[in-house]
Amino acid sequence: MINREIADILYEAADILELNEVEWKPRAYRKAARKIEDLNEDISNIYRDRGKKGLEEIPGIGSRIADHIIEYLETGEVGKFEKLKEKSPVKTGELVEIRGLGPKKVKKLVEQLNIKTVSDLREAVEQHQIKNLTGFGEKTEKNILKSIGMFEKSHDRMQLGKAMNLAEDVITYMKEHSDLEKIDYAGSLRRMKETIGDIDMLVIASDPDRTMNTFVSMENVERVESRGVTRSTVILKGGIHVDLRVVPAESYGAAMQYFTGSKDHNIALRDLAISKGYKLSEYGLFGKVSQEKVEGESEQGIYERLGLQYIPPELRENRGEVDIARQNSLPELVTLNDIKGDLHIHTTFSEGSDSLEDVVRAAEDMSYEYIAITDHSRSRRISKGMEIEELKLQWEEIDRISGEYDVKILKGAEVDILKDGSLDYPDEVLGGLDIVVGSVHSGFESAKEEMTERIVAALENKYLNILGHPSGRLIGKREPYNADFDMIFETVADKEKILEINSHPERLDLNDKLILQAKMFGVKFSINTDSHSVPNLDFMRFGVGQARRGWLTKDDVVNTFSYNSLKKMLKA
DNA sequence: GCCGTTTTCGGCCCGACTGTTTTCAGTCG
Repeated sequence: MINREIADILYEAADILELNEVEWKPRAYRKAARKIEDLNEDISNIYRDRGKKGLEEIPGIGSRIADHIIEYLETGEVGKFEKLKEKSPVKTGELVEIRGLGPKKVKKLVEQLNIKTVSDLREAVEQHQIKNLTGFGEKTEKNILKSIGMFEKSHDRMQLGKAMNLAEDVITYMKEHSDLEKIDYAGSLRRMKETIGDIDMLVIASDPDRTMNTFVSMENVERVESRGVTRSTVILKGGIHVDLRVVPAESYGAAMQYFTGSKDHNIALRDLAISKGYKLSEYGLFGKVSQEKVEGESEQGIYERLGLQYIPPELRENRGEVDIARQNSLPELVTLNDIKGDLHIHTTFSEGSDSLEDVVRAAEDMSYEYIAITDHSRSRRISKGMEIEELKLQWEEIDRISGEYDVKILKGAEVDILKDGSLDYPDEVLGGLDIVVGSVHSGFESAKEEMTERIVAALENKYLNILGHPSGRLIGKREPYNADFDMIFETVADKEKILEINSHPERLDLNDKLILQAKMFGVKFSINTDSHSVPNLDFMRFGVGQARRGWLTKDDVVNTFSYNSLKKMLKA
């Protein structure tokens, strides 16, 4: 989608301007970029239908930025920004992604040590060059080294949400421009892994040659790595590899199985095939002696022939799923359809960008039975956390519109868990809420014992219902808190609290492994989006994906319950 | 560069934290 490209250009321009100590403009650009990211509609359609006026109606976009967008839509670049990039001494994008480095420090590094890339930076750190610069020191050097490690680890992979958008754009494009019988994504994307390396796609095509032409000439292709009749690889703008394979219909199931992986799962499956006198490949399941194909068209059929229950892609990590499928005892995993509501949503009352009523309307469109409005509590000034009076105004607003919609609205809040483990509103206020999500938003570097005690103390508060983003990690940016998660999960079970599975693509917290670990304690979960805008409500599917990777069933997840059962549970 | 029933000019989320300093700059959320 072109929205993504334009947002990225504005972010980049903001970074460069900030380096040059231009004031306020960077903020304006970023605000506009954020709005464009959150748009429901393709921005080129807005321009086509309503012209410059339409663009200017988007908050944060005025006459100048609208002009830049129009220039980009018409020519594919923005002259002003191109010049800016030329004049800028440094590829900022990379360096400002390093945690601990902002524009000021980057500027110093560029000017004094001629550091332009992360690998330059690594070299300088290893030679202890930077600790001597004013403003830097021993600890900064150590922290930067740690951040470089995280950057490098995550850099060649992208977040699930971004990969999914790209894959779906490719599918839409290919369906529109080529005569296809079938097209699907496979690989780690189909397994809903939290980060994705390459995107793998399979098609059945009547005219493979034409299909490949369409694929390699898509508008967002930056480079064609290889172009064949059965397989092509392109690199999209932004550096993402997409692989397309043309597969005959009679092998489609086998190919989907093979290319979905994981590698370890496939090895386990091939072993099983051999033990049953078969050979399994991406072309099908063959009799070892007869060499005859016994299955290939259907993925389901392959599992059946091997004497297995169908194993959903999210479970294919060789974590015991093959044995359990053989015993016919795989859990019936929770699905997106089971979800009856979203219990962590922000609105304009705090840092959300859509109004309470817009959110409610969207939830109604999604046929949710209920939602919880959970804006930030007062300590969180940066996110416009609500003072008690504002919270009460929100309650009035909820009461006012409740009658007008079918969806039930729970009065909630995302309440900070303060340093000492207490919650950010007094009990009498918490008592007036239908649901309380408690989250840690500060002091991420605390020692293990301190963090564990803080969270356990919060869980002992009778008004807390859900522990929000329980590990606090940000994918590729921040490690989980140092805490004793066994003890936390045990307390959650003991106090009958709920663990959140935060669906935001940069969090996915709890992750699959911690979900599995927590499930052992018999706890309940809630899959929430932590939405900051209406389009964010769609993140739900990523959270459901992680829940499935953690082997959860409908019964494990409280927001599959009916409104009445949920209410009963929250009161108890 | 954007925005306005507190403004068409003068504001723009701002407090906590860290590590550097020796009273504060830079970064984060």
